[in-house]
Amino acid sequence: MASMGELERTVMDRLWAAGGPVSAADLRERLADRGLALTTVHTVLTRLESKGMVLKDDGRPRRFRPRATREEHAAELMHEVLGTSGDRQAVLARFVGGVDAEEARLLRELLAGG
Amino acid sequence: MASMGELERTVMDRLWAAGGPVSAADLRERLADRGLALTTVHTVLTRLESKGMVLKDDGRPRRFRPRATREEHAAELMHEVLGTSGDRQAVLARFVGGVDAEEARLLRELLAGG
DNA sequence: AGAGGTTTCTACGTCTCGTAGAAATTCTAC
DNA sequence: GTAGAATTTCTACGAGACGTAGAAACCTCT
Repeated sequence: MASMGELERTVMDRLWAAGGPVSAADLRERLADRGLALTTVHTVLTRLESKGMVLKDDGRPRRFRPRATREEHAAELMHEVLGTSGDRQAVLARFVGGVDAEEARLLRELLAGG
Repeated sequence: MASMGELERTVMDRLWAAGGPVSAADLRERLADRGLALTTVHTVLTRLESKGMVLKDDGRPRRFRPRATREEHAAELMHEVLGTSGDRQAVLARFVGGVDAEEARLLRELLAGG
């Protein structure tokens, strides 16, 4: 289920915020507040890559980007969670019981065309 | 977000399967396949307790039970995930895009009375 | 009070993660 | 094409989580 550490999560955030492929050096600047060494950024990117969270191209310097958008990723995670519990329908029932009115309306719309 | 190790997850599974409060010794038997020491079971239960996953009563011997049902827990997790991503509506859209026809029908029903 | 079960305390090995130096590799500017 | 700069990979270490459990303290029942 590919969990992430705190820095890893931050890096994903910045990658998502970047809106396009970025080099390690580039990303390092987007994390300037943390004053990290470039190799640290590299290590984290490499780990995220082996977790399947980021992809890197083969240009030089390499450019990294998230495998999925932030929203895709969240939705995938939600499906994973849904899958871990035997009774999917019961989980769905609880889940929709917890969405607010606005979101319920949105969901109805999204489900209408089927 | 209270992540769990592999044994911790297994223990939660057995607690959920138990359908009621169980003592550590009792639980140990439900995990007989792993041949764990009683203290090990205790340690895990204590850790799960501090993560807020299980509750223990004050009888003697103590009886442990999950704080939430498996389904409640999964639904809560889904809400947490939903919350981690700025654009909740976008996540919901992706999410419902991934449910199968049967589940979509169920969701429509669940949302109908609103 | 003693025996036996229960609960807490302490600990250790392994793994992940934050962090980064050292080494190897690849450019770039002469 | 070679030296210096930038990039990438390799290696490592400390902290914390987790699996695991012995030792010690604590109840409880006879």
